[in-house]
Amino acid sequence: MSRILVIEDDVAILRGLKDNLDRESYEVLTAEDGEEGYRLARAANPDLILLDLMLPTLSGYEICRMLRDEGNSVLILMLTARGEEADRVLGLDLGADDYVTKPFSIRELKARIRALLRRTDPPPAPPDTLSFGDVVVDFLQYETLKGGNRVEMTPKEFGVLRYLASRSGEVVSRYELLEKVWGYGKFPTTRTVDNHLAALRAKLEDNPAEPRYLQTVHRVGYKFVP
Amino acid sequence: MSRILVIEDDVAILRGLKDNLDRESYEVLTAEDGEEGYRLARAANPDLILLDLMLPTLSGYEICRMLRDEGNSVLILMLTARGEEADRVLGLDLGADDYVTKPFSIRELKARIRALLRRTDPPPAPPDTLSFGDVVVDFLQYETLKGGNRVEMTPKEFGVLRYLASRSGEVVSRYELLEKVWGYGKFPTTRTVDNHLAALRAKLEDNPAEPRYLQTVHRVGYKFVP
DNA sequence: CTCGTGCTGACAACTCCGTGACACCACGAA
DNA sequence: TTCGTGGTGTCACGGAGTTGTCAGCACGAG
Repeated sequence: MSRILVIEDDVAILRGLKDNLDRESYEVLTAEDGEEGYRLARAANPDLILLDLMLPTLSGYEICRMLRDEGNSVLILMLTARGEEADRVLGLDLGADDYVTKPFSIRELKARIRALLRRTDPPPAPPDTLSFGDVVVDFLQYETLKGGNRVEMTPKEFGVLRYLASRSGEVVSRYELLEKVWGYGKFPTTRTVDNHLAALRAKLEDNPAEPRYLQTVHRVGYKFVP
Repeated sequence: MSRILVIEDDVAILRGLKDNLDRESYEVLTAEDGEEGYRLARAANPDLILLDLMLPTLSGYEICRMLRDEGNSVLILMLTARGEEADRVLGLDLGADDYVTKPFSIRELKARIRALLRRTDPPPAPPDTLSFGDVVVDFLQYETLKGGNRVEMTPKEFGVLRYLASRSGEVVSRYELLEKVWGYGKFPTTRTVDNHLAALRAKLEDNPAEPRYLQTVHRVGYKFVP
Protein backbone atom coordinates (compact mmCIF):
# COMPACT_ATOMS: atom_id res chain seq x y z
CA MET A 1 0.00 0.00 0.00
CA SER A 2 1.02 3.61 -0.38
CA ARG A 3 3.02 5.62 2.08
CA ILE A 4 1.53 8.95 3.06
CA LEU A 5 3.25 11.73 4.96
CA VAL A 6 0.99 14.12 6.83
CA ILE A 7 2.47 17.49 7.81
CA GLU A 8 0.03 19.36 10.02
CA ASP A 9 0.55 21.35 13.20
CA ASP A 10 -2.98 21.09 14.59
CA VAL A 11 -2.68 17.91 16.61
CA ALA A 12 -6.42 17.24 16.64
CA ILE A 13 -6.65 17.33 12.87
CA LEU A 14 -3.41 15.39 12.53
CA ARG A 15 -4.72 12.60 14.70
CA GLY A 16 -8.03 12.53 12.87
CA LEU A 17 -6.28 12.25 9.55
CA LYS A 18 -3.89 9.57 10.73
CA ASP A 19 -6.72 7.46 12.15
CA ASN A 20 -8.73 7.74 8.98
CA LEU A 21 -5.82 6.93 6.71
CA ASP A 22 -4.65 4.08 8.90
CA ARG A 23 -8.08 2.60 8.51
CA GLU A 24 -7.66 2.73 4.73
CA SER A 25 -4.48 0.71 5.29
CA TYR A 26 -2.14 3.39 4.10
CA GLU A 27 1.25 3.59 5.77
CA VAL A 28 1.06 6.92 7.57
CA LEU A 29 3.94 9.10 8.72
CA THR A 30 3.35 12.35 10.57
CA ALA A 31 5.14 15.60 11.27
CA GLU A 32 3.96 18.58 13.32
CA ASP A 33 6.24 21.29 12.02
CA GLY A 34 7.78 22.33 8.76
CA GLU A 35 11.39 21.35 9.31
CA GLU A 36 10.54 17.90 10.57
CA GLY A 37 8.12 17.47 7.67
CA TYR A 38 10.68 18.53 5.13
CA ARG A 39 13.25 16.15 6.60
CA LEU A 40 10.81 13.24 6.48
CA ALA A 41 9.69 14.13 2.97
CA ARG A 42 13.24 13.65 1.77
CA ALA A 43 14.24 10.76 4.02
CA ALA A 44 11.15 8.55 4.00
CA ASN A 45 10.36 8.81 0.32
CA PRO A 46 6.56 8.93 0.66
CA ASP A 47 4.19 8.43 -2.27
CA LEU A 48 2.06 11.37 -1.26
CA ILE A 49 2.29 14.30 1.13
CA LEU A 50 -0.66 15.94 2.87
CA LEU A 51 0.73 19.38 3.43
CA ASP A 52 -0.76 22.10 5.58
CA LEU A 53 -0.03 25.55 4.24
CA MET A 54 0.43 27.27 7.58
CA LEU A 55 3.13 25.63 9.66
CA PRO A 56 5.71 26.56 12.29
CA THR A 57 9.36 26.91 11.27
CA LEU A 58 8.75 26.28 7.55
CA SER A 59 5.54 26.94 5.64
CA GLY A 60 3.92 24.42 3.36
CA TYR A 61 4.52 26.82 0.54
CA GLU A 62 8.25 26.76 1.18
CA ILE A 63 8.37 23.00 1.59
CA CYS A 64 6.57 22.51 -1.68
CA ARG A 65 8.87 24.85 -3.53
CA MET A 66 12.01 23.33 -2.02
CA LEU A 67 10.98 19.83 -2.95
CA ARG A 68 10.13 20.84 -6.47
CA ASP A 69 13.36 22.76 -6.84
CA GLU A 70 15.18 19.58 -5.95
CA GLY A 71 13.34 17.85 -8.76
CA ASN A 72 11.20 15.85 -6.32
CA SER A 73 7.94 14.99 -8.02
CA VAL A 74 6.20 13.38 -5.04
CA LEU A 75 2.44 13.90 -5.06
CA ILE A 76 1.49 16.86 -2.90
CA LEU A 77 -2.02 17.57 -1.64
CA MET A 78 -2.29 20.98 0.00
CA LEU A 79 -4.52 21.74 2.97
CA THR A 80 -5.41 25.42 2.88
CA ALA A 81 -7.66 27.79 4.73
CA ARG A 82 -10.58 28.85 2.60
CA GLY A 83 -9.93 31.77 0.34
CA GLU A 84 -6.55 32.43 1.83
CA GLU A 85 -3.93 31.59 -0.71
CA ALA A 86 -5.94 29.02 -2.53
CA ASP A 87 -5.55 30.84 -5.80
CA ARG A 88 -1.82 31.21 -5.64
CA VAL A 89 -1.40 27.64 -4.55
CA LEU A 90 -2.97 26.58 -7.80
CA GLY A 91 -1.02 29.02 -9.89
CA LEU A 92 1.40 27.71 -12.39
CA ASP A 93 4.28 28.59 -10.12
CA LEU A 94 3.63 26.22 -7.24
CA GLY A 95 3.78 22.53 -7.94
CA ALA A 96 1.06 21.12 -5.73
CA ASP A 97 -0.98 18.38 -7.36
CA ASP A 98 -4.26 19.19 -5.67
CA TYR A 99 -5.61 20.99 -2.67
CA VAL A 100 -8.57 20.99 -0.29
CA THR A 101 -9.73 23.94 1.73
CA LYS A 102 -10.47 23.67 5.41
CA PRO A 103 -12.87 22.73 6.68
CA PHE A 104 -12.96 19.71 4.43
CA SER A 105 -14.91 16.51 4.50
CA ILE A 106 -12.86 13.45 5.19
CA ARG A 107 -14.64 11.70 2.37
CA GLU A 108 -13.61 14.31 -0.11
CA LEU A 109 -10.06 14.16 1.11
CA LYS A 110 -9.90 10.41 0.78
CA ALA A 111 -11.42 10.57 -2.67
CA ARG A 112 -8.79 13.07 -3.75
CA ILE A 113 -6.01 10.97 -2.29
CA ARG A 114 -7.25 7.93 -4.16
CA ALA A 115 -7.56 9.92 -7.34
CA LEU A 116 -4.03 11.22 -7.05
CA LEU A 117 -2.52 7.83 -6.28
CA ARG A 118 -4.48 6.18 -9.03
CA ARG A 119 -3.33 8.39 -11.81
CA THR A 120 -0.42 6.49 -13.21
CA ASP A 121 0.28 8.54 -16.28
CA PRO A 122 1.00 12.04 -15.06
CA PRO A 123 -0.48 14.95 -16.97
CA PRO A 124 1.65 16.25 -19.81
CA ALA A 125 4.19 18.65 -18.43
CA PRO A 126 3.57 22.15 -19.73
CA PRO A 127 6.41 23.19 -22.01
CA ASP A 128 8.89 25.86 -20.99
CA THR A 129 9.36 27.04 -24.53
CA LEU A 130 7.27 26.78 -27.64
CA SER A 131 8.00 27.38 -31.30
CA PHE A 132 5.66 27.40 -34.26
CA GLY A 133 5.84 29.27 -37.53
CA ASP A 134 7.96 32.33 -36.91
CA VAL A 135 6.91 32.53 -33.28
CA VAL A 136 9.04 31.65 -30.28
CA VAL A 137 7.56 31.71 -26.79
CA ASP A 138 9.55 31.49 -23.58
CA PHE A 139 7.21 30.70 -20.72
CA LEU A 140 9.93 31.07 -18.12
CA GLN A 141 10.96 34.56 -19.17
CA TYR A 142 7.43 35.49 -20.24
CA GLU A 143 8.81 36.65 -23.56
CA THR A 144 7.50 36.17 -27.04
CA LEU A 145 9.10 36.81 -30.39
CA LYS A 146 7.33 36.80 -33.72
CA GLY A 147 9.54 37.09 -36.76
CA GLY A 148 12.30 38.28 -34.47
CA ASN A 149 10.22 41.11 -33.04
CA ARG A 150 9.09 41.29 -29.48
CA VAL A 151 5.38 40.73 -28.83
CA GLU A 152 3.82 41.82 -25.57
CA MET A 153 1.50 39.23 -24.04
CA THR A 154 -0.41 39.32 -20.78
CA PRO A 155 0.01 36.65 -18.11
CA LYS A 156 -3.39 35.18 -18.92
CA GLU A 157 -2.47 34.92 -22.56
CA PHE A 158 0.70 33.06 -21.64
CA GLY A 159 -1.35 30.75 -19.43
CA VAL A 160 -3.92 29.97 -22.08
CA LEU A 161 -1.32 29.37 -24.75
CA ARG A 162 0.74 27.22 -22.46
CA TYR A 163 -2.15 25.00 -21.52
CA LEU A 164 -3.27 24.59 -25.10
CA ALA A 165 0.29 23.74 -26.08
CA SER A 166 0.57 21.16 -23.31
CA ARG A 167 -2.41 19.45 -24.90
CA SER A 168 -1.01 19.94 -28.35
CA GLY A 169 -3.43 18.78 -31.00
CA GLU A 170 -6.23 17.89 -28.60
CA VAL A 171 -9.39 19.89 -28.44
CA VAL A 172 -9.75 21.62 -25.08
CA SER A 173 -13.12 22.85 -23.91
CA ARG A 174 -13.64 26.35 -22.63
CA TYR A 175 -14.61 24.97 -19.24
CA GLU A 176 -11.39 23.02 -19.02
CA LEU A 177 -9.41 26.11 -19.86
CA LEU A 178 -11.23 28.05 -17.17
CA GLU A 179 -10.45 25.42 -14.59
CA LYS A 180 -6.84 24.85 -15.53
CA VAL A 181 -5.72 28.36 -16.37
CA TRP A 182 -7.95 30.53 -14.22
CA GLY A 183 -8.02 28.10 -11.35
CA TYR A 184 -10.56 26.76 -8.94
CA GLY A 185 -12.96 29.21 -7.41
CA LYS A 186 -12.82 31.58 -10.36
CA PHE A 187 -15.86 31.59 -12.57
CA PRO A 188 -15.63 33.97 -15.48
CA THR A 189 -17.78 33.52 -18.55
CA THR A 190 -16.70 31.28 -21.36
CA ARG A 191 -16.81 34.44 -23.48
CA THR A 192 -13.75 35.52 -21.60
CA VAL A 193 -11.93 32.57 -23.04
CA ASP A 194 -12.95 33.61 -26.52
CA ASN A 195 -11.55 37.05 -25.91
CA HIS A 196 -8.18 35.75 -24.86
CA LEU A 197 -8.06 33.44 -27.84
CA ALA A 198 -8.86 36.39 -30.07
CA ALA A 199 -6.02 38.33 -28.46
CA LEU A 200 -3.59 35.46 -28.96
CA ARG A 201 -4.59 35.14 -32.58
CA ALA A 202 -4.20 38.84 -33.18
CA LYS A 203 -0.70 38.71 -31.77
CA LEU A 204 0.59 35.40 -33.05
CA GLU A 205 -1.26 34.35 -36.17
CA ASP A 206 -0.15 35.53 -39.59
CA ASN A 207 -3.77 35.92 -40.56
CA PRO A 208 -5.93 36.15 -37.43
CA ALA A 209 -9.10 35.78 -39.48
CA GLU A 210 -7.92 32.36 -40.70
CA PRO A 211 -6.15 30.90 -37.70
CA ARG A 212 -3.54 28.31 -38.54
CA TYR A 213 -2.29 27.40 -35.06
CA LEU A 214 -5.12 28.31 -32.70
CA GLN A 215 -8.14 26.65 -34.17
CA THR A 216 -11.77 26.66 -33.12
CA VAL A 217 -13.75 23.44 -33.04
CA HIS A 218 -17.32 24.60 -33.16
CA ARG A 219 -19.38 23.63 -30.11
CA VAL A 220 -16.40 21.92 -28.53
CA GLY A 221 -13.49 24.20 -27.80
CA TYR A 222 -10.08 25.22 -29.07
CA LYS A 223 -6.98 23.34 -30.06
CA PHE A 224 -3.38 24.22 -30.71
CA VAL A 225 -2.11 22.77 -33.95
CA PRO A 226 1.67 22.91 -34.16
CA MET B 1 -25.36 12.47 -18.69
CA SER B 2 -25.74 12.73 -14.96
CA ARG B 3 -28.87 12.61 -12.88
CA ILE B 4 -29.27 15.40 -10.35
CA LEU B 5 -31.80 15.60 -7.55
CA VAL B 6 -32.66 19.08 -6.32
CA ILE B 7 -34.26 19.34 -2.88
CA GLU B 8 -35.32 22.91 -2.24
CA ASP B 9 -38.50 24.32 -0.72
CA ASP B 10 -38.33 27.79 -2.29
CA VAL B 11 -40.22 27.16 -5.50
CA ALA B 12 -38.70 30.14 -7.29
CA ILE B 13 -35.18 28.96 -6.62
CA LEU B 14 -36.15 25.39 -7.40
CA ARG B 15 -37.50 26.33 -10.79
CA GLY B 16 -34.48 28.45 -11.55
CA LEU B 17 -32.15 25.62 -10.70
CA LYS B 18 -34.12 23.10 -12.68
CA ASP B 19 -34.23 25.30 -15.77
CA ASN B 20 -30.53 25.96 -15.64
CA LEU B 21 -29.58 22.35 -15.11
CA ASP B 22 -32.00 21.17 -17.76
CA ARG B 23 -30.22 23.44 -20.17
CA GLU B 24 -26.94 21.74 -19.31
CA SER B 25 -28.65 18.50 -20.31
CA TYR B 26 -28.60 16.98 -16.88
CA GLU B 27 -31.49 14.77 -15.93
CA VAL B 28 -33.15 16.76 -13.16
CA LEU B 29 -35.43 15.47 -10.43
CA THR B 30 -36.96 17.82 -7.89
CA ALA B 31 -38.46 17.67 -4.43
CA GLU B 32 -39.92 20.48 -2.36
CA ASP B 33 -39.71 18.99 1.08
CA GLY B 34 -37.40 16.81 3.07
CA GLU B 35 -39.35 13.59 3.13
CA GLU B 36 -40.08 13.57 -0.56
CA GLY B 37 -36.44 14.40 -1.21
CA TYR B 38 -35.22 11.60 0.96
CA ARG B 39 -37.56 9.15 -0.72
CA LEU B 40 -36.34 10.21 -4.17
CA ALA B 41 -32.72 10.13 -3.07
CA ARG B 42 -33.07 6.48 -2.24
CA ALA B 43 -35.40 5.45 -5.03
CA ALA B 44 -34.01 7.35 -8.00
CA ASN B 45 -30.32 6.72 -7.42
CA PRO B 46 -29.12 10.18 -8.50
CA ASP B 47 -25.48 10.96 -9.20
CA LEU B 48 -25.59 14.17 -7.23
CA ILE B 49 -27.96 15.90 -4.81
CA LEU B 50 -28.38 19.65 -4.48
CA LEU B 51 -29.56 19.86 -0.92
CA ASP B 52 -30.99 22.89 0.82
CA LEU B 53 -30.12 22.93 4.48
CA MET B 54 -33.41 24.36 5.72
CA LEU B 55 -36.39 22.28 4.66
CA PRO B 56 -39.88 21.40 5.87
CA THR B 57 -40.47 17.97 7.45
CA LEU B 58 -36.83 16.88 7.29
CA SER B 59 -33.77 19.14 7.22
CA GLY B 60 -30.97 18.80 4.73
CA TYR B 61 -28.75 18.11 7.66
CA GLU B 62 -30.81 15.09 8.62
CA ILE B 63 -31.15 13.83 5.08
CA CYS B 64 -27.41 13.94 4.63
CA ARG B 65 -26.80 12.13 7.86
CA MET B 66 -29.42 9.47 7.08
CA LEU B 67 -28.02 8.77 3.64
CA ARG B 68 -24.48 8.50 4.90
CA ASP B 69 -25.54 6.25 7.75
CA GLU B 70 -26.99 3.92 5.16
CA GLY B 71 -23.64 3.82 3.42
CA ASN B 72 -24.93 5.87 0.52
CA SER B 73 -21.99 7.70 -1.04
CA VAL B 74 -23.93 9.86 -3.49
CA LEU B 75 -22.35 13.26 -4.11
CA ILE B 76 -24.01 15.95 -2.02
CA LEU B 77 -23.73 19.67 -2.64
CA MET B 78 -25.23 21.70 0.18
CA LEU B 79 -27.05 24.99 -0.31
CA THR B 80 -26.74 27.05 2.85
CA ALA B 81 -27.73 30.50 3.95
CA ARG B 82 -24.83 32.77 4.76
CA GLY B 83 -23.22 31.92 8.05
CA GLU B 84 -25.61 29.06 8.56
CA GLU B 85 -23.33 26.40 9.99
CA ALA B 86 -21.43 26.35 6.74
CA ASP B 87 -18.38 25.00 8.47
CA ARG B 88 -20.09 22.07 10.12
CA VAL B 89 -21.53 21.07 6.77
CA LEU B 90 -18.08 20.22 5.54
CA GLY B 91 -16.82 19.12 8.92
CA LEU B 92 -15.66 15.64 9.59
CA ASP B 93 -18.96 14.62 11.10
CA LEU B 94 -21.30 15.48 8.24
CA GLY B 95 -20.47 14.00 4.89
CA ALA B 96 -21.34 16.69 2.36
CA ASP B 97 -18.95 16.92 -0.53
CA ASP B 98 -19.14 20.65 -1.08
CA TYR B 99 -21.38 23.60 -0.35
CA VAL B 100 -22.33 27.00 -1.65
CA THR B 101 -23.81 29.81 0.38
CA LYS B 102 -26.87 31.71 -0.73
CA PRO B 103 -27.07 33.92 -2.56
CA PHE B 104 -24.88 32.05 -5.00
CA SER B 105 -24.09 32.67 -8.63
CA ILE B 106 -25.58 30.08 -10.90
CA ARG B 107 -22.32 29.93 -12.75
CA GLU B 108 -20.36 29.06 -9.65
CA LEU B 109 -22.88 26.41 -8.77
CA LYS B 110 -22.62 24.81 -12.18
CA ALA B 111 -18.85 24.87 -12.01
CA ARG B 112 -18.89 23.12 -8.66
CA ILE B 113 -21.33 20.53 -9.93
CA ARG B 114 -19.09 19.82 -12.88
CA ALA B 115 -16.08 19.56 -10.61
CA LEU B 116 -17.81 17.10 -8.31
CA LEU B 117 -19.11 14.92 -11.11
CA ARG B 118 -15.79 14.85 -12.86
CA ARG B 119 -14.16 13.50 -9.76
CA THR B 120 -16.14 10.29 -9.90
CA ASP B 121 -14.89 7.57 -12.18
CA PRO B 122 -16.41 7.87 -15.60
CA PRO B 123 -17.72 4.78 -17.39
CA PRO B 124 -15.20 2.83 -19.48
CA ALA B 125 -13.77 5.35 -21.88
CA PRO B 126 -14.73 4.94 -25.50
CA PRO B 127 -11.81 4.73 -27.91
CA ASP B 128 -9.92 7.89 -28.76
CA THR B 129 -9.18 6.82 -32.30
CA LEU B 130 -10.96 4.65 -34.81
CA SER B 131 -9.89 3.16 -38.11
CA PHE B 132 -11.86 1.31 -40.75
CA GLY B 133 -11.37 1.07 -44.49
CA ASP B 134 -9.44 4.14 -45.54
CA VAL B 135 -10.92 6.21 -42.73
CA VAL B 136 -9.10 7.35 -39.62
CA VAL B 137 -10.98 9.20 -36.89
CA ASP B 138 -9.32 11.02 -33.99
CA PHE B 139 -11.86 11.84 -31.30
CA LEU B 140 -9.41 13.93 -29.27
CA GLN B 141 -8.50 16.22 -32.12
CA TYR B 142 -11.95 16.06 -33.67
CA GLU B 143 -10.32 15.26 -36.99
CA THR B 144 -11.20 12.74 -39.63
CA LEU B 145 -9.24 11.58 -42.63
CA LYS B 146 -10.62 9.54 -45.48
CA GLY B 147 -8.07 8.33 -47.97
CA GLY B 148 -5.64 10.86 -46.54
CA ASN B 149 -8.01 13.78 -47.10
CA ARG B 150 -9.56 15.81 -44.34
CA VAL B 151 -13.28 15.35 -43.78
CA GLU B 152 -15.25 17.92 -41.79
CA MET B 153 -17.61 16.38 -39.23
CA THR B 154 -19.85 18.03 -36.67
CA PRO B 155 -19.65 17.25 -32.94
CA LYS B 156 -22.90 15.29 -33.07
CA GLU B 157 -21.56 13.19 -35.88
CA PHE B 158 -18.44 12.45 -33.87
CA GLY B 159 -20.64 11.56 -30.94
CA VAL B 160 -22.86 9.18 -32.88
CA LEU B 161 -19.94 7.49 -34.57
CA ARG B 162 -18.08 7.15 -31.31
CA TYR B 163 -20.98 5.54 -29.56
CA LEU B 164 -21.68 3.15 -32.39
CA ALA B 165 -18.00 2.23 -32.49
CA SER B 166 -17.95 1.61 -28.73
CA ARG B 167 -20.69 -0.93 -29.38
CA SER B 168 -18.87 -2.30 -32.38
CA GLY B 169 -20.91 -4.95 -34.16
CA GLU B 170 -23.93 -4.62 -31.87
CA VAL B 171 -27.18 -3.17 -33.06
CA VAL B 172 -27.99 0.09 -31.28
CA SER B 173 -31.53 1.44 -31.23
CA ARG B 174 -32.31 5.01 -32.16
CA TYR B 175 -33.68 5.51 -28.69
CA GLU B 176 -30.41 4.36 -27.13
CA LEU B 177 -28.45 6.69 -29.36
CA LEU B 178 -30.64 9.59 -28.31
CA GLU B 179 -30.08 8.77 -24.67
CA LYS B 180 -26.35 8.28 -24.83
CA VAL B 181 -25.32 10.85 -27.38
CA TRP B 182 -27.92 13.54 -26.95
CA GLY B 183 -28.31 13.00 -23.23
CA TYR B 184 -31.20 12.57 -20.86
CA GLY B 185 -33.91 15.14 -21.08
CA LYS B 186 -33.29 15.78 -24.76
CA PHE B 187 -35.74 13.96 -26.95
CA PRO B 188 -35.53 14.91 -30.59
CA THR B 189 -37.29 12.79 -33.15
CA THR B 190 -35.76 9.53 -34.17
CA ARG B 191 -35.64 11.05 -37.66
CA THR B 192 -32.87 13.20 -36.36
CA VAL B 193 -30.79 10.12 -35.76
CA ASP B 194 -31.42 9.01 -39.32
CA ASN B 195 -30.21 12.35 -40.56
CA HIS B 196 -26.96 12.10 -38.71
CA LEU B 197 -26.42 8.57 -39.92
CA ALA B 198 -27.03 9.75 -43.45
CA ALA B 199 -24.48 12.50 -42.96
CA LEU B 200 -21.92 10.05 -41.61
CA ARG B 201 -22.47 7.72 -44.54
CA ALA B 202 -22.15 10.52 -47.03
CA LYS B 203 -18.85 11.50 -45.50
CA LEU B 204 -17.29 8.17 -44.65
CA GLU B 205 -18.73 5.41 -46.84
CA ASP B 206 -17.27 4.65 -50.25
CA ASN B 207 -20.77 4.17 -51.55
CA PRO B 208 -23.28 5.85 -49.23
CA ALA B 209 -26.17 4.14 -50.97
CA GLU B 210 -24.74 0.73 -50.05
CA PRO B 211 -23.31 1.28 -46.60
CA ARG B 212 -20.53 -1.08 -45.65
CA TYR B 213 -19.65 0.16 -42.14
CA LEU B 214 -22.78 1.95 -40.93
CA GLN B 215 -25.54 -0.52 -41.49
CA THR B 216 -29.26 -0.27 -40.91
CA VAL B 217 -31.08 -3.08 -39.17
CA HIS B 218 -34.65 -2.67 -40.21
CA ARG B 219 -37.04 -1.89 -37.37
CA VAL B 220 -34.24 -2.12 -34.82
CA GLY B 221 -31.51 0.45 -35.28
CA TYR B 222 -28.00 0.84 -36.61
CA LYS B 223 -24.76 -1.00 -36.16
CA PHE B 224 -21.14 -0.25 -36.86
CA VAL B 225 -19.40 -3.08 -38.68
CA PRO B 226 -15.62 -2.67 -38.62
C1' DC C 1 -4.38 60.03 -10.86
C1' DT C 2 -3.49 57.01 -15.31
C1' DC C 3 -2.67 52.84 -17.47
C1' DG C 4 -2.86 47.99 -18.26
C1' DT C 5 -5.38 43.88 -17.69
C1' DG C 6 -9.30 41.20 -17.34
C1' DC C 7 -14.36 40.56 -17.43
C1' DT C 8 -18.92 41.32 -19.19
C1' DG C 9 -22.61 42.30 -22.28
C1' DA C 10 -24.28 43.26 -26.97
C1' DC C 11 -24.47 42.52 -31.72
C1' DA C 12 -23.93 40.23 -36.09
C1' DA C 13 -22.57 36.31 -38.64
C1' DC C 14 -22.39 31.79 -38.87
C1' DT C 15 -22.84 26.73 -37.92
C1' DC C 16 -25.37 23.14 -36.53
C1' DC C 17 -29.38 20.81 -35.36
C1' DG C 18 -34.22 19.44 -35.49
C1' DT C 19 -38.37 19.01 -38.12
C1' DG C 20 -41.51 18.02 -41.75
C1' DA C 21 -42.33 16.44 -46.39
C1' DC C 22 -41.91 13.18 -49.78
C1' DA C 23 -40.12 9.23 -52.17
C1' DC C 24 -38.46 4.84 -51.72
C1' DC C 25 -37.65 0.37 -49.55
C1' DA C 26 -38.39 -3.77 -46.54
C1' DC C 27 -41.36 -6.93 -44.79
C1' DG C 28 -45.58 -9.54 -44.11
C1' DA C 29 -50.23 -10.86 -45.80
C1' DA C 30 -52.97 -12.48 -49.24
C1' DT D 1 -46.26 -13.05 -57.07
C1' DT D 2 -48.63 -8.28 -55.72
C1' DC D 3 -50.15 -5.11 -52.54
C1' DG D 4 -50.25 -2.36 -48.35
C1' DT D 5 -48.21 -0.60 -44.31
C1' DG D 6 -44.88 1.22 -41.85
C1' DG D 7 -39.93 2.19 -41.57
C1' DT D 8 -36.05 4.56 -43.79
C1' DG D 9 -33.20 7.79 -47.03
C1' DT D 10 -32.98 12.29 -48.40
C1' DC D 11 -33.64 17.12 -48.84
C1' DA D 12 -34.40 21.92 -47.60
C1' DC D 13 -35.99 25.26 -44.39
C1' DG D 14 -36.02 27.77 -40.08
C1' DG D 15 -34.74 28.22 -35.36
C1' DA D 16 -31.50 27.85 -31.76
C1' DG D 17 -27.15 27.98 -30.08
C1' DT D 18 -22.00 29.42 -30.79
C1' DT D 19 -18.48 32.27 -31.97
C1' DG D 20 -15.87 36.63 -33.51
C1' DT D 21 -15.68 41.17 -32.40
C1' DC D 22 -16.09 45.42 -30.15
C1' DA D 23 -17.12 48.82 -26.57
C1' DG D 24 -17.30 49.77 -21.89
C1' DC D 25 -16.57 48.97 -16.95
C1' DA D 26 -14.01 47.35 -12.68
C1' DC D 27 -9.97 46.71 -10.34
C1' DG D 28 -5.25 46.95 -8.95
C1' DA D 29 -0.42 48.50 -9.86
C1' DG D 30 2.52 52.06 -10.46
